[in-house]
Amino acid sequence: MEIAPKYNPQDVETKWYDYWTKHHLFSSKPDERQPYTIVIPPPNVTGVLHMGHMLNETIQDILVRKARLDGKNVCWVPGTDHASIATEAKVVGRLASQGIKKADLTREEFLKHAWDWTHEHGGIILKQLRRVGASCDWDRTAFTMDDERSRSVIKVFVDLYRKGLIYRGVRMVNWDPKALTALSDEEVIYKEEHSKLYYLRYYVANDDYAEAPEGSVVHTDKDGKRYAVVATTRPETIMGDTAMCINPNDAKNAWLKGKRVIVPLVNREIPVIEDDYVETDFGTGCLKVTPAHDVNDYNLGEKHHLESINIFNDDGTLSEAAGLYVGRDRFDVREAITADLDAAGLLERVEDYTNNVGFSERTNVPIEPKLSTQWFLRMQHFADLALPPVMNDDIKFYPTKYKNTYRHWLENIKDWCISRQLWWGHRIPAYYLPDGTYVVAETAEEALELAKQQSDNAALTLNELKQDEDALDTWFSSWLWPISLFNGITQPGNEEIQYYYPTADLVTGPDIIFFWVARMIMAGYEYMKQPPFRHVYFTGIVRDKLGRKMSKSLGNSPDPLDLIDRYGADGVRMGLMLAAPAGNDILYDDALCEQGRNFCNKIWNCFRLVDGWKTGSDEQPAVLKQTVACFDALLRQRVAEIEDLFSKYRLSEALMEVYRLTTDEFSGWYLEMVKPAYGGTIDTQTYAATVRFFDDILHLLHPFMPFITEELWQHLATRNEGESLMTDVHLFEKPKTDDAQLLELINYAKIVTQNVRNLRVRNNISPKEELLRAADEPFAGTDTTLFVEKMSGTKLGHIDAQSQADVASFMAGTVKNEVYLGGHVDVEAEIAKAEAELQHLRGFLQGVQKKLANERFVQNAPENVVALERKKEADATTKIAALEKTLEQLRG
RNA sequence: GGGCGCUUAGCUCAGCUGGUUUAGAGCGUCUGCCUUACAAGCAGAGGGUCGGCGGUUCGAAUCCGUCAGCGCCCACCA
Repeated sequence: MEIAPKYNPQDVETKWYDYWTKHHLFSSKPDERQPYTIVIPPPNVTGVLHMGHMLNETIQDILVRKARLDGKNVCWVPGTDHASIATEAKVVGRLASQGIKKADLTREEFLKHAWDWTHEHGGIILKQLRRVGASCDWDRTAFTMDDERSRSVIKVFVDLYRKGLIYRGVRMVNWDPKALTALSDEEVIYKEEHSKLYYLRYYVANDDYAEAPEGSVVHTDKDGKRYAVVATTRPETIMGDTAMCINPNDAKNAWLKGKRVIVPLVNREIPVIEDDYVETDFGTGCLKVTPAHDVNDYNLGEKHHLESINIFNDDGTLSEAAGLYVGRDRFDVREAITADLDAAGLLERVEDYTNNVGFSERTNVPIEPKLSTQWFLRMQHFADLALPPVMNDDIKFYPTKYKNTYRHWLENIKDWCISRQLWWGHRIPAYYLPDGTYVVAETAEEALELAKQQSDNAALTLNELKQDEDALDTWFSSWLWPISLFNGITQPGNEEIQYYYPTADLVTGPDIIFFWVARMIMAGYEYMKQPPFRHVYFTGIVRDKLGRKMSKSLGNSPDPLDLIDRYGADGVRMGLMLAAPAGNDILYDDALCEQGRNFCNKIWNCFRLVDGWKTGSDEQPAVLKQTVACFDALLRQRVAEIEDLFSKYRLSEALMEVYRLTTDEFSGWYLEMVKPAYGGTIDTQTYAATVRFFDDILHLLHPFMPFITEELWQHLATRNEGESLMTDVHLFEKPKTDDAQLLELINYAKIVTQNVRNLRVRNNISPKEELLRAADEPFAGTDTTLFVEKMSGTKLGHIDAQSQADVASFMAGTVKNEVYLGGHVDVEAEIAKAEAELQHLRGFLQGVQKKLANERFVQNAPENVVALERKKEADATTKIAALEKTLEQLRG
């Protein structure tokens, strides 16, 4: 069969993906094998694949494929998230572009649009995952708003409500004026803003002009009227001021005690109150109190029984209650009111100021604190459940540094606002009675029964019950994901949940450690009494090669599918993995994919080489027997190392190890060693061994590069329809005690080879020319000598040199090797090189001897360390002696 | 303002509980090769006083302190 000289991914990727799905090789059912479960972090249902997904899914696929080859029953469950706010915002946007306002639609009409949108765009990302090679059990594809998941959410809500863990109440919440909904604290992102600090005049009302106490700082205008100065970043909120607050111990403002001041422009009188909360040294020590629009002011208001004036509409425009600027946006008003205050002589000054402003994670608009009635989940109970297992490593985090982050959050937990003023999501199962009370129930029918009891009104009808208009936070469904995917909420104890839960590994970004990871752990212990997963692998952020976050506006975010077209899925997978140690950000560069692509080509050509061999004799030459034995030992060694790295989730290092094994060791020397001469044949034993090695390497590579390895594996031997490398459970041999010797031999041969090659390059001698070499070979035996000879391209023998230009020498460990170069040797260069090495060795020896001369070292250091130093000393002495002799000879 | 982490070759990173021939890898760089598996390749070479200072120790890239720089998380000084 003709094989192309270059690997062409397009020819194989779709073919094998279809083959895997056609034969249901991704699907899983409980059986007697050990389960290995991963639930996908569900991407937004209407999202498209980006580099972050590509990285995340590749890692999961690697883990999953490795587990399959280890013989586990692998179940990787895919699905999507309804992404309440994000999706609703997109739908609202689309409707707007059609001239439709959400407010003009009924809930049912809007939801129909939302479902249309979901069906239109939903699942695109799951199709894209197939291009990456993701081996998900697609028959299990779920959606956070499908029937099963919805029932789970409602059931859990009702359960938690009945346990007293969910409550409804009036609280200051984070309001998103664009999405028009409350948000949880986690959905608010604080950013440093360069803003202004405005100093405003609050005149004293009905001033009696009593003498100010000692230390007071009194402001007086040109007419002699006295006023206080308040510093604020938000002048547009003064219409909501209901007090001014000073610190009771603040001497400079003591004259204001008991006074009333006039809100500038608004001309409304407010009391001056006193509270320790106010810092005396910030601004002027006078704080305007706006209970309706600031959390701290709200607390002050509660404490001092202040009135609360809500001057904003939900969309961030000024309300009728403001009295001024009604209907205008809060930020327009800030400018307008500043100008007006200034014009009225009420603006003292403006300073530049840097402060933190909270933004909505989804809509990126500044959050407005807002007092409203919302549903909350009491979190202390869950924090108590979720903290210990992570701290004591029942659930392991990779990297471990995130344990600290996790602990800190749980130790300062606040109640979770779970209601959203959105329609796209799970509707809160609370039903209001005509009398204003409510009941919580899984169904309307059940609610009616409860309502009848509660109101003592048996005549109550369904129509009289009004279901809560709000939906639940998206994460209130995601936190059940590892359980709800196996129907563990609706059918506790069913076969699947018992078999697949707890899942093995979770692969996700540290940005959702609170949103999702922590909450899944909470739900896991609440509903399953067990962790949702054993290990959490936190990926880094994919950045560009300059370290910048990938963003649409920078245009530095490549489309993964485009990369797959250019480099092949395996190439891109490798490129990403090469740079992705757990938890570290990865600096993406096309060069990485190129390396991946090139590596594919290398593997491909290894196969071309082996595939082209013709077998001959059954008799195996001694040198090849030795070579096979050596590579066998080496392979066992590498496999052990790779397994170890996998066990520590050091996937990039594991890949690098396989890469080097394949390129340097298998392709670079093993294949070169056993490769038959042009037109020659290979003995059947060596050929069989080579195929076996190739098969091993394909197994090692497969988790990382599924497509090319499947293609080659299928070619490597005759396979039956339905057979696949992916499911070819493969147990490698463990290292053997004799291996150490063989590895030493390889090492020696490598040093000799490298030195000989160096000599060839420096003296311009063809790699093909066999050179005569003299050495006291340290490994006894004809086979070993043949092995070293073959690898280095030398023949061991006696050198009968005529001149110094005939012989070059080098040290392989403590063994002196001489190579006959027949007059080629540049004596001066050899002398220079020998001298340099000698100098280095002498320095080294000096260091070692200094150490050994130190009595305290000899006394205190462990015996083996001292022995090692003595060996170093002896070896260095031997080498120095040999080099000195060489130099002597060279100098004639 | 608190907490956590990082700083090792030009770049990205290993280097685990201090001792393994005076620091390793991949990429990039330089030199030479179109050698019938692969130029998406082969061979060779160069490149680091392990961020600075101080300490513990017989011995420090590794442990401790401190300073500097970078990053992340948390936090209600308007």
